[in-house]
Amino acid sequence: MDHRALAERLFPGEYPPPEFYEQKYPPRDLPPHAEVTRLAPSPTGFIHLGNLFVAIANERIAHLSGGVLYLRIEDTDEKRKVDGAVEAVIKALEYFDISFDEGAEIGGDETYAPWYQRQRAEIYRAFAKRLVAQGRAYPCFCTEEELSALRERQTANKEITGYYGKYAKCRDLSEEEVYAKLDAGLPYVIRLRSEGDPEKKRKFRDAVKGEIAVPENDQDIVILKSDGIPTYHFAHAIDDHFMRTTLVIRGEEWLASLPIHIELFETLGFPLPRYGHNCSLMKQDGETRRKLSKRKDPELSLEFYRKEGYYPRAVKVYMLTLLNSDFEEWYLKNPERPLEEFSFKVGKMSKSGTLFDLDKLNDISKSELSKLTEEETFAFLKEWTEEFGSDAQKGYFGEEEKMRKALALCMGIGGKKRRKDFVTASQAMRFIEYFFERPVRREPYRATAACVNALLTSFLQTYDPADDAQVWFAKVKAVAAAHGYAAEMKDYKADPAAYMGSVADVAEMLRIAVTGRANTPDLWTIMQILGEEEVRIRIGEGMNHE
RNA sequence: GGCCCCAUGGUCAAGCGGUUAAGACACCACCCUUUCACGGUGGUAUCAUGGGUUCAAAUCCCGUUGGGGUCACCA
Repeated sequence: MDHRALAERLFPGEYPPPEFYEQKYPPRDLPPHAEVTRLAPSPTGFIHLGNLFVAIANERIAHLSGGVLYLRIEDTDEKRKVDGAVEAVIKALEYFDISFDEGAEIGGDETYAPWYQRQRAEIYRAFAKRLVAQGRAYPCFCTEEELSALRERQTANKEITGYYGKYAKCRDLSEEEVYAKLDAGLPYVIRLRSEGDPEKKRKFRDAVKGEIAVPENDQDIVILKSDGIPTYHFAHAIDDHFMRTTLVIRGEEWLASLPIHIELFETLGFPLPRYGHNCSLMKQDGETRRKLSKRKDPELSLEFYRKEGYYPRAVKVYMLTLLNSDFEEWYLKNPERPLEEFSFKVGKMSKSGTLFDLDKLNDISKSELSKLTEEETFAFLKEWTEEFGSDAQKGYFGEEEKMRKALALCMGIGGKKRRKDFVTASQAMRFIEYFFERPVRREPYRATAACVNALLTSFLQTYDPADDAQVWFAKVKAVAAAHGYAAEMKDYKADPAAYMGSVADVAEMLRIAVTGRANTPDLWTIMQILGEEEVRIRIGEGMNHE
């Protein structure tokens, strides 16, 4: 077989030699230990937590080392392309404060452009041609039907599936056969002629897993599809080489294709980048755990966190605690320091699959929210409401003065102690509802209607909005005492049987009457914010509840 | 099923041959308190298993078991 002639037939015309590309995409001029990392999503428009997880690691590694993080779009699969997906990815990551130094739709140093794989077709073809000329790649005319029949046969025989060794029919086609099929205009793909032996294992140093055993590849994988577009594997080798990636941090699910990548880099004559395979995010599903799934788990979608109104930093902090085991301790000690100051280390990344724990995220979210200033809180909630809130909620911001007072109270802003009731913006907005709307439904009173009415009536008789908090509470105690409730908790605890209940129960009734809820922040302040008229109306409504 | 990866409480985990086996989340109890939240104090709970190596093993080695990933003209 004349490989050169075949290459010429398959890829007619002049293609630049490898040296051309080596010069066109020269090694990057960066400090000695700077890492070049990347994110290489396919433009499906769906960006998920796993992407963010890996993105944060890549971003930290690049920027902490004085290197570069770039965005490359793996748009080699036409079927998966969605309009606006790239912008969506950039926007979603921006929300979590991940910024790229260069890449698709971002620009930056144009030396390594373009960042869309479809625009790099010439490079892939140049190297595919070269591989064919070297006899390291060949055209394969097998149809999808033949391939799936082969797979079925292999499965039935309990053999390893795939296109390899004796099953690689087209690898040994005679020159006549090849040209006959070509002349007949049959569609074909270009496959790698693998020289590996999976019985041979080699030791490989993974940046996160440590030393691992990798078998050699023996699959004659497709490198160019029948439409002339490269497969992921081929594009990966060429792009990461010429974009001068130094460290590929990617999900663990890629570990299985590492043998292919190793063979590809080697036959192309490229040095291998370093790899770090990051554990996947798992979810408990009944008895077992599994990878978070797009279909079953809404919390996989980044959009979920925006819709719920998680404070972005909280998600990032949580990801960081999962990513680097010593982050949490550092953060506890340095709650005010910028996250960028934490010295993120690839070696500290976890080897085992991590169960995604919403409880933990929620806890972090509460405390992140509690660190915001009044302005930040207000701005965050307003922004969230404008995008995701109900019309009623949008209206709350029309009464800005009240809104600020309500927030100050409910979140403890300005007080000595911040409250940590809220996980998300949506929760916070729902909670402050009673400042703006009268309760339609009330939590049940824990007393008879007659009792409640009598107590509320007494309260109304003594209620004076001019009272300060102490006087106000003294009056509540007096009302309590007048109806057989203990005015002092100590008295009540000493002898519960002697009373109808305690002042706490009376306060609860008032609280339910005014807000509809049994649990709220300081009631006196709420009444001050609502104003006398509103308080009287609500208590009135609260009385005739049965 | 073949191959690869992984294995410390319910969860995330520290640990790197000698520790009373950290810490955080969750949970429970108590304290603070007019409710809730916050905060404080205390508590329950972990080295999957069997063999080695060693004076000494959560830590090193092998097997077993369990879990996960992957086996496309998808990435």
